[in-house]
Amino acid sequence: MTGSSARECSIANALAVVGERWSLLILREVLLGNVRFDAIAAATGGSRDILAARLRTLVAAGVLEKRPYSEQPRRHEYVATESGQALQPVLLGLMEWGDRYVTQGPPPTVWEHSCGAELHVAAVCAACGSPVGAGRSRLVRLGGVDQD
Amino acid sequence: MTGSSARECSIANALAVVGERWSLLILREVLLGNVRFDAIAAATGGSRDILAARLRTLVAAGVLEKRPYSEQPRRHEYVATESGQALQPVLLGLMEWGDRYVTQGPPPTVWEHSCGAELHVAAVCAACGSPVGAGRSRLVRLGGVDQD
DNA sequence: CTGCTGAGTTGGATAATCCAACTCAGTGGC
DNA sequence: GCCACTGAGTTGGATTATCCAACTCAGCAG
Repeated sequence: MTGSSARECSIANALAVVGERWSLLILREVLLGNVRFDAIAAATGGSRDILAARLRTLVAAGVLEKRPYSEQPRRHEYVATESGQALQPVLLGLMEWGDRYVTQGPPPTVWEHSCGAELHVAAVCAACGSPVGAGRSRLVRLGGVDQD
Repeated sequence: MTGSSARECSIANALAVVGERWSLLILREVLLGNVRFDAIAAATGGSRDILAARLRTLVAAGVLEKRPYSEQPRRHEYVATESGQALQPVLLGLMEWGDRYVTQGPPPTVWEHSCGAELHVAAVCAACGSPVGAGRSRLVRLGGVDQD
């Protein structure tokens, strides 16, 4: 948060919540159903101290919820709130991009959509349903920092 | 890259390239047309040394391209490659999520789609065009780390 | 000769991350 | 009762990364 004169922007705001290292990988695991601390630690490869810190901030930000699944012994699991579930398209978009431009070889993870096809996400305009992409949109209002 | 037993995954691979602080904000500015170093520094609010480092890694990763726009004096600009442009849906997804769950008040940045409507992105299945979301997809193959 | 712009570097302080080992509470085995 | 084990973290110390202001260097502009 260097924050004095930077552009006011929901991308930056979003990244302030989920943009730190491990946050999105934690969310990936939670959405995959890996909801216990040790499972998250094993699957992400992150060290336990920062994972604990991230889980705290994600819970505080309302992205995850910490739910006890047993008293005596006290045990909890982390589940995605509505806000956390709403990040699934972002994760799938990153996966799609990673599959295409980063990962060597075939995609390590493959999903099937309810329609039966192998899942690949596309970003479309919510109003008309046609693709969103370079040259298909125009800036109406831009937050902070005057621009050309 | 703690990397020994973590899940093999294109989300993690993608984040290894664009998941560090400032990377996606740099890309935001470049896609907005803010392609000069000083402009990026001003609009993101990041310090010049890490921005220089990030620009180097983004160029090395093929997300941005460093192009001279003048010799004598030597000046360059950064432009998004195809790979960089392919990240636009991810940025718009983050913006959408930030607008809804993080930013207080009205969205600071507003786009208009070529169809005339205010732009809101939706993630859909590329094959059938219907929404992607909770419960609408099934795991076919999962990289690394055995799971329930 | 001095100052300005663009595109970064450099140095030093501060903060975040990594890693292994440790804690603590409750169970299960013997 | 004693030992080991599981789940969910903490703690300490070393290593990196980030922040910030100030500096460089080249080519003009006055």
